Amino acid sequence: MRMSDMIEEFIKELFDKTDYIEIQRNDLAEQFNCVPSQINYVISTRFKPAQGYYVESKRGGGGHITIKKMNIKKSDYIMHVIESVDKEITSQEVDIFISNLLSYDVITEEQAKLLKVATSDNVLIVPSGYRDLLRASIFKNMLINLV
Amino acid sequence: MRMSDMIEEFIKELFDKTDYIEIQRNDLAEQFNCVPSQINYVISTRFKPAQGYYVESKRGGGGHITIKKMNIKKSDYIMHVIESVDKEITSQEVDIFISNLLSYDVITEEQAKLLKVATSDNVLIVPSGYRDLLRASIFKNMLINLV
DNA sequence: TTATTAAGGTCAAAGAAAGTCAAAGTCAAG
DNA sequence: CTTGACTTTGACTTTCTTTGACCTTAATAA
Repeated sequence: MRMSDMIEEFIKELFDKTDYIEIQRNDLAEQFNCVPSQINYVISTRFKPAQGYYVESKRGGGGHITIKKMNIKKSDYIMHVIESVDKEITSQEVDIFISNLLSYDVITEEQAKLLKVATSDNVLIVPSGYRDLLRASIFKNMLINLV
Repeated sequence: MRMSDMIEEFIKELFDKTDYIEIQRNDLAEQFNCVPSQINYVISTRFKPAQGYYVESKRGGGGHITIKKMNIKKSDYIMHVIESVDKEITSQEVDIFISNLLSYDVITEEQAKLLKVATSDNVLIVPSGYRDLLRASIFKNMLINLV
């Protein structure tokens, strides 16, 4: 399993009881035996504001990173996702949206599967120039149907 | 015996206990002493949706390929539909399939909606030459996931 | 107040997979 | 012996992750 995935998992577990956590970058990096900037990588790819997390940090002595998980109503959340999807979207970004929608219980496992399949690279057999555009179209339109 | 056949056999053996396997392209290639792209060849010729497999992958460090085997017993009807869909399919044809699937209670209303949206002309914004090909790909792959 | 130390941030390069595509090879059917 | 379908190969591309050097900000000790 990737280091990034383990760190992501670890952080998600911190959200078990609360929706507000505080971490120390260097400590966490040491704990996982990686460079501190790896933590930034994980946060920026897995805890993006657009995916329902709000991140703040403070430097200097006693500095820290706080991540807040936002709780929104399902339909709001879906609309929010639809709005934050640009004209184009990559497969990875869709995956992140889908796993967030799932973890907020906004969609079911099965719906997630359908969304994923219909937007996966292997399925979208068009010249790569069109793919992300197409994916955005399919993704948003399917989501609208779930509101 | 052909290399491709051996690799195919090997992969099929991995499905012995589970219906979900994960492989590393480079490792497998090394194991069989072939170029990595040979693995892609085997997968794309022997583990197609029409054969009841769903394939996903991730690149980059720790990347991998996962192949899911569909439980065919569960719904021969869906497989039948998948098999009868050609390389290309029009929107009207999809609609007919969907309403048949619905009337036989093979899929739910909601699944029908998602299928319909993901395969509709308005959503598939690609040059019309690709559209029916693409639609067939999306339709079949989504169906595989409902088996 | 200033210097020092203790955080966290940024960005680009290197690394690690997987994907693509087309050329070359094989082999059976006609 | 030619043709066409299927295979094998490898050069090149794309995507994602890891790492490290250098930068900025805040608290605190002098």
